[in-house]
Amino acid sequence: MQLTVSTWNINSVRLRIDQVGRFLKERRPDILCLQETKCPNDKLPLKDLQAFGYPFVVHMGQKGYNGVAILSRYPFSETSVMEMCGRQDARHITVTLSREAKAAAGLTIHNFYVPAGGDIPDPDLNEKFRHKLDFMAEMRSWGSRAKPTAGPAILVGDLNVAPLEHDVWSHKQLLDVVSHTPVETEALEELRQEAEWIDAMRVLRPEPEKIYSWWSYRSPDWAAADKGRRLDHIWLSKGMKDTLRSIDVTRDTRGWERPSDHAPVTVVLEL
DNA sequence: ATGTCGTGATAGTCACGA
Repeated sequence: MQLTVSTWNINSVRLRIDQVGRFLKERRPDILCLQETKCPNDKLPLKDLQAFGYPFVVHMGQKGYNGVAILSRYPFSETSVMEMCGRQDARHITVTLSREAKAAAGLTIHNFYVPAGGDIPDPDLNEKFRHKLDFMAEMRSWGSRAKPTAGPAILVGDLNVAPLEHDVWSHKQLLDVVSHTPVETEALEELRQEAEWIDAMRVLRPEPEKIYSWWSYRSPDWAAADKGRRLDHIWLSKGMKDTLRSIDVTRDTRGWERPSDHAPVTVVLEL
């Protein structure tokens, strides 16, 4: 069977519920992971999401900020959340697919929203940057301790780091910009390698191809300027490498009316 | 290159986070 998994920082699921529906209709993933839902659990437009063809929905949300959700055509046997950095701030949720998912049974999907980190890339001057580094350190120790890649697993999300030189429009100009500083890119690469996660995008589309999933709202002509960053990622456990068939960024959504500043990333696996 | 968004607390704008 083929399994299609998408990840999208939606920047308010209520404001853009119609865009979620349009994307699901056009791309038809089996599973969609959302970040920045920006709503409490009881305000999630659950009926709409289910009506799009996704009866199984889990959400860890809160008022105003953050929030992660997973929509699925297949049921879950388990779901849980981690309180990263001792905070209940809705930045992680995970599911394991049940036996009804057939060849995908037992597959675990982790959905993360890593802190953006503020503007100043110095943990002594900027508490938000410190939080971001602490968060990645905790992801690394989790990878070492919990062995999340021991079985079939996918880690997706807005990791808020563009790790490689060609994950940004200008490597030199962004070396001092939060999301591409060496301390961040090294931390992300180390935590990825700690659990031997595979960066699915770069397996099929290696450097030096430029690949982005985010374009700032502040760029007036985002498409022409194309000053993007690859902040959204799909990682596979090492045992799943041979299942990888395709991966893409749905850049079109960024051109929709009142868009999210992130575009969805979608992987197709043959299980 | 300090620009553009979304939410929430408020009552027309402003703070905050991104």
